[in-house]
Amino acid sequence: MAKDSKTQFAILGVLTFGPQSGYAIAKFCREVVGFFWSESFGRIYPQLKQLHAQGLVRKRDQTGSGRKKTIYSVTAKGRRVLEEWLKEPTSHQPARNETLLKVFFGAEFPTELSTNQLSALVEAQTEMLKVLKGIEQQVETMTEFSEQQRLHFGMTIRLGILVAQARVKWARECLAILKLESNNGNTP
Amino acid sequence: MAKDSKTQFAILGVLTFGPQSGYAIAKFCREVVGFFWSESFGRIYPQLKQLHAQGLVRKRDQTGSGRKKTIYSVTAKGRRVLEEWLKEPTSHQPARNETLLKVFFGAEFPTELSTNQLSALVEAQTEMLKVLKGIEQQVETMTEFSEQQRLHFGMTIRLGILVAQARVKWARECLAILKLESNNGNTP
DNA sequence: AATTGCATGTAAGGAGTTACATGATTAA
DNA sequence: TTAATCATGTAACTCCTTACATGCAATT
Repeated sequence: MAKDSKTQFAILGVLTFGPQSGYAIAKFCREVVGFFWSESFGRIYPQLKQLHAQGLVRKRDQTGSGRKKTIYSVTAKGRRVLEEWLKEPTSHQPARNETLLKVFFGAEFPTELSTNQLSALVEAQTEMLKVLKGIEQQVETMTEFSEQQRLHFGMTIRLGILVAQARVKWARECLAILKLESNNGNTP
Repeated sequence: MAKDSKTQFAILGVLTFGPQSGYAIAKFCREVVGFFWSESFGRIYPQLKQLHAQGLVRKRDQTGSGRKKTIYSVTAKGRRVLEEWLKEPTSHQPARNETLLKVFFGAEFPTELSTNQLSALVEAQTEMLKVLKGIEQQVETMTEFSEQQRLHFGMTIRLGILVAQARVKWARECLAILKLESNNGNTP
């Protein structure tokens, strides 16, 4: 079980930022690393159980005032396991890109189909860019994180920005090329 | 069945480039669109069966000289289904990025762990860049494809190049920042 | 009083990879 | 002759999302 899944490492990693409940781990994934990582409840809770059985996390029931919940923290063993993973080479297998597939097959159909997809991409990535730049500005003020954590968080945001910019640049280039094409080809 | 899977469209799309056997479809996926899409035998053969049952592809047994095989081609109905999909909006949900996760969690560990990951990324993406630029140069000579097909194929390669360049630029930026950090921080 | 958010889990099902199984043809 | 490639499929298994189920606490 869990031969290739990275969920265990995602959980251990989030817990190095501080003890958390399962619910808070999911929230952290969604709100902080959501633009490059996702984890669902359906994986987090069973995985926490397993991590506990392996001695990689510690459980503490919080029964005082407010809601009762189980707070997890990473053990020394858990930290070592996470560190081993951080040392491992990462496979850079390209992910499936649905837009590229559509643009590729667009060769056999009216140009409009491709330009619509490209325009939608420009719009979506421009919006994404706005969001990421907003976060980038706010990183310095996130005092819930340490200096190091802010630095590393900022770096991840930065890649998001550069890639989004590359996509926008690409889509505009393609739109320009396809516009030329249709002007030349459709009225002989 | 097949509620979210794009395999059916990938197959239909490849078949618009010409009639093919299931094996040849897999080969096409691997060799032509492999850097942004993947399909395995385990999905292609069952999906072809289903596409045939739906009347989206046509079967023709080739029993003449050479190996016997089944050649599939896309029907008019199949073309319409593919076109509908090309018109549909594409969700731009960011994929999981393992390197970013490692760099993010690297905040809690020796800087070396992050720099190793970043260096490996530079290396891998530089290599990828070399491959893609090679393909880009060859696109014009691929006479097995039409003018339009070469144009659209070239566009997909172009995004690969721009994104790989963005990643290399990013990783170098990060390496420079982390080098400064360790020079300032480790010897007070 | 009602809604939103916190909190924890399970179950079902889809998507996809990999391994297995089989065999023919072709090139080295 | 032996390895590689062509060719077709199935089975097992993992990963992951989504839906379901439940209930309390805080906010409006």
